[in-house]
Amino acid sequence: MTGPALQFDLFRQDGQARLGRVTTRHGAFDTPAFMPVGTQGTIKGMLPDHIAATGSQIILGNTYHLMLRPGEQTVAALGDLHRFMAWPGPILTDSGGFQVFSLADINRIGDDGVTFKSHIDGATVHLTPERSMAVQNALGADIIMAFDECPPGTAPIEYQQKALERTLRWAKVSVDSHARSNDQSLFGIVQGGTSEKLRAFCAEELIKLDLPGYAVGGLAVGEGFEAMKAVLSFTTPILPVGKPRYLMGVGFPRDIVAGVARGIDMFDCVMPTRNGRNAYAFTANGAIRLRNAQYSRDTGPLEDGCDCYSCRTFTRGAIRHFFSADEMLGPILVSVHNVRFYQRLMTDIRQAIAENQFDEFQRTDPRCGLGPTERTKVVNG
RNA sequence: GCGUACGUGGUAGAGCGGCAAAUACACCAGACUGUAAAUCUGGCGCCUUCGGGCUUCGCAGGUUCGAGUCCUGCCGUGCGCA
Repeated sequence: MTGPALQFDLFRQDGQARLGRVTTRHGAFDTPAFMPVGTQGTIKGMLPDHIAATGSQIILGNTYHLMLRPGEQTVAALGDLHRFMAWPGPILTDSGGFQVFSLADINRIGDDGVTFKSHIDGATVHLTPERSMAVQNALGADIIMAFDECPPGTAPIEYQQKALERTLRWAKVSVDSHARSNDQSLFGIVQGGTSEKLRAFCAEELIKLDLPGYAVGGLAVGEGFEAMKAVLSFTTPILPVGKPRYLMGVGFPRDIVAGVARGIDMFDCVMPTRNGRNAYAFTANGAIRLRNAQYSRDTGPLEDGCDCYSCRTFTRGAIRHFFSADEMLGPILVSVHNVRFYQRLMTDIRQAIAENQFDEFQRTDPRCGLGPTERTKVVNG
């Protein structure tokens, strides 16, 4: 056990890539794992059955959003977040720390916490590590995150250092105010921008807290792909081998593969669901944008060979029509496909590691190159 | 037949004489990385070396430095009266 409520079994390693399994009070998930994001207590557009059918084993919820609405006490009164989301498997809640960064225009960051204006009703909200822990304890997710600050990748190093100092202070407060360590596992978050020195310092300080798992935060926030890989290359080797490592908020298939290659075990990203809602379908040959006129009479599935419900059932042309007509089935079907696409990628990554073929996989699988500007390859003109 | 109102870009619909012409929709394309996103951005007469150039508001004339906007006639449509 890496903690009272978490077990991490590391089965094998292929280079830096790791094959393992994390077991929580609500079940286990295989690593490397991809976790779909359900910010407001729902993975937008997907029924729990859909989510399970994609092969997802653990999902996310968000402290900031659920705290504001419906309020963590309401979720607790309805059972807990598992019951609320109708998801009996493992759940991870983010601490609200990311909102410190992404809602930066409406907040004030102090040493004890952050002051927001609620995006719902404008009320002033004070979020501190204590409050984040209280909310996450009430929600009852299996893995909870320390309250951190996630500055933009372009922030100057002086600011990165300040943010990191706050993050470390808040991590200690988080540990001290975590009231359910027997059934919820608190992960720390390594910050420090692109500075090796700051990252190493942050990681070492967090390791002293002997947490059940560690996350790398503050990546994929504008620093660039090469910088992200560099940060991972010097950060993950510092982290304890026997504990799961989580790269927060990442990312494109390309980014996930690069993370696995550098020893990351867990990923989450809104991309498959958000892009799915916006008519962007992932395929091994690149993205297809279903609103494009070229698909209006396309009789094929979203992706050839995909086993998801959408691909087994609907043509591209029909799905394009659903988007044109503003029918909800469009976003639903592409979200289902995209999450399945991500989970197939994870399954294949795990298999490659199991067979000691991860290098080969990285070199030859076209999905490993799918990043921000990938386009559909035009076949036959 | 007489009277009257009206004819604007794919559609609907603005437009005190100085506009390639509001706005919306439609259409075309793009973005999206711990979700204030089923959202947002750009394009949408033609051409362009992206500076600009050219042609437009039913048709034909006219007034004016200048007309989608004013005048005359014609064509078409709605309404009223016969």
